[in-house]
Amino acid sequence: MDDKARVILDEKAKVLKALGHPTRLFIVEELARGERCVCELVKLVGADFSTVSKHLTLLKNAGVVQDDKRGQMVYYTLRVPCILRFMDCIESVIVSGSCK
Amino acid sequence: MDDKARVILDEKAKVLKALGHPTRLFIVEELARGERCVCELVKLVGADFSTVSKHLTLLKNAGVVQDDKRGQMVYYTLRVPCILRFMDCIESVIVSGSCK
DNA sequence: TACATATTTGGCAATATAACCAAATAATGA
DNA sequence: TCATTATTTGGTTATATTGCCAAATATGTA
Repeated sequence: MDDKARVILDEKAKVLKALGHPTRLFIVEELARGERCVCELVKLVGADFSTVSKHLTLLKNAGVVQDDKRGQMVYYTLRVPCILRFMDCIESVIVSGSCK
Repeated sequence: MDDKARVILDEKAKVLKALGHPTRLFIVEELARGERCVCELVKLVGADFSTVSKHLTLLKNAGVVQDDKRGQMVYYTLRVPCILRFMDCIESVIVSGSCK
């Protein structure tokens, strides 16, 4: 494997790893319904403000979400909606273990 | 969130987490080309036999691959090919940050 | 049986993650 | 300016992950 392929592999793994945590996956699925400020996500997740903020930073660094500060609030949106189409496949893994 | 939704969320995160490691992602992409025995994967990955074996066990527990022992060799196959279609999307995250 | 090969398992050390609290920063309104 | 709200950052601790080595297990062959 050459350097370039290695970098791409690492980047892809980074995205998947970012999605591979229940709280972060929950956030992504919630953002699929529209933009949310951090305070809304904190309420929904039920964890500390700092915890949610760090999860969002990680998702942002992986390229999954983007933020937009308006006033005192920071709104997050899903940057790559195609990720959601993946979820049907992932669910098929846990339900039947097979997919088309 | 109710109990059932929580379990599903955890399971989905588990699958994504399993894919979220460069070596395991490499293995998955290699298995996409056909079944491979552990020894072949060891050569390709370039890590210890035990290391590769543990990655495979983790992928199996997540439901991503399945194994088939024939003689002394254990052959692994991808259980959910739809995962591969996801990769285009993941690549679009790292390239442009957007996808259809 | 003895030996070689393929694989898994157990154990350990290094590193990475996750969650909380407290403090820092930034924007708003009195 | 001062206080309040929203968010991030730093620090700490507990837990989880990763990778290697050595040992155990299983199968095939002489």
